[in-house]
Amino acid sequence: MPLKKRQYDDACAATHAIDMLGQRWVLPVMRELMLGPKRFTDLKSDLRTISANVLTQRLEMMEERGVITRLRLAPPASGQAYGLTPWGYQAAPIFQTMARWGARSPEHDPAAPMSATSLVLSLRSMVDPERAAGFCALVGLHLGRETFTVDYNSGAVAIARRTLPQDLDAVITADPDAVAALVHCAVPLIDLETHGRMAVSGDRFVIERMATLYPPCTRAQLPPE
Amino acid sequence: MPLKKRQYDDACAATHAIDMLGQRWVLPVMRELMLGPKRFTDLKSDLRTISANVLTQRLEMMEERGVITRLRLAPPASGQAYGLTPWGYQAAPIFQTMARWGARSPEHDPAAPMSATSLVLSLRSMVDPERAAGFCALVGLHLGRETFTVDYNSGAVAIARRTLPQDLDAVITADPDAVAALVHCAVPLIDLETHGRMAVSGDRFVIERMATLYPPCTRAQLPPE
DNA sequence: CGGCATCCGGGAAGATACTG
DNA sequence: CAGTATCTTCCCGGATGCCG
Repeated sequence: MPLKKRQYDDACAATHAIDMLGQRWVLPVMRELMLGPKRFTDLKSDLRTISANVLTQRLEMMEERGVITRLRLAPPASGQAYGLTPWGYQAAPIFQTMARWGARSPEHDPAAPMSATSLVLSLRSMVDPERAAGFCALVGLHLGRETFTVDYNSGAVAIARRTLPQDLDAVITADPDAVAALVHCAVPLIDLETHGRMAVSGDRFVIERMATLYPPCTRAQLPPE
Repeated sequence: MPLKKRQYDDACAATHAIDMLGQRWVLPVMRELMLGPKRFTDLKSDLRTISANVLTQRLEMMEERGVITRLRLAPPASGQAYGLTPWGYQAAPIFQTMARWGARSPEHDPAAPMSATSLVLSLRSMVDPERAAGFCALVGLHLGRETFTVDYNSGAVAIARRTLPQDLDAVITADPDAVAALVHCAVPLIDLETHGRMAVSGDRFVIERMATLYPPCTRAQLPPE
């Protein structure tokens, strides 16, 4: 009957946003779509531990709410895909502020596994503009089945999921975890290479420099017991 | 026993943040503490529909995670209170970006009831810096049992929960909903006064000007069916 | 008053299997 | 590939009662 939805439903816009984003799997789905539309199966495999029924239900609800929209894929690809609406894309600053806050959590583990998309997004959201002020380079990333570009331009960072162009300064081939180890956990590039976790082509110094643009983890201190 | 916690537990800092903030009532509790510590009973009455056992459990968990801390109240007030930790206060930009995004939701209703704290926070997070560029004024708010100050200074907005000082330019006495109607829903001041929903003292023009600093609601369009 | 412990009902999330 | 259907488990919220 009343169909209680367990939402706050008050006029506070922030709690309303959490009504939209706080339900299980909504935020990870939006994250995976931040760099462009994906198909059901790709979403399911990128999220790894979501079950098909929950994904189905969540996509329906997010479409109702206007966060995502169903797209017909242009031939040659068949079938359909899901993409963010303009309003959905406008949630990007939320990811930025949440990532910067969440990285300071005492319980956050930057060495846990992560998806390709979340790694690439972190390259934009976690950069220290001061350290990147004088750095300009176009870097390619080869992460599993997908490729991305990261364009550093005097403090600004532009990211994209696309086929790699010709004019790259350097290319990294690795798992997302290895790139995270390089930039977020200060693991030396040479160590990753000797363990076979990463391969670099092009200007090697660009990658060394890129690894210095991200602040080391400074977790908030828990008060003594 | 595995004790599954229904968290994402991945390295993506944004999803880790939602692990911390997305659980029911966590965000509203943080919101209510953003302008200073409160006691259990005040929290419970400000949140209105939370039950005591859930509030107890949530406060425990938030303390474990380092978001809030238990405080002994200085005499003459007796007992204890709960306040945000430094890391907890650092979540303020999350509220800002979520509020600006949530206000554009097709389902957001700015006329719903809201707490005094969330109204005052919205005066900071929703201001349009361009419109407020040339505006400097110190406004007092009398909302129920609490008083606040709002300090407009050339686009910046500083808010505080405190006893009202002497050098105010104007004072509003009203319910939070009435102030929201004034600034967020473009209800004319005179209408609120004639209906007895608001009383203004001091420089009346300051309040009229203040009402123009906030953009009208522009909701994201839902795609046609 | 200011919490904490326990039981209960309903609903949301997870696992698995299956279908067009 | 793109979802359904079913079953189980877990979490939320309400009520009640206890304790300082």
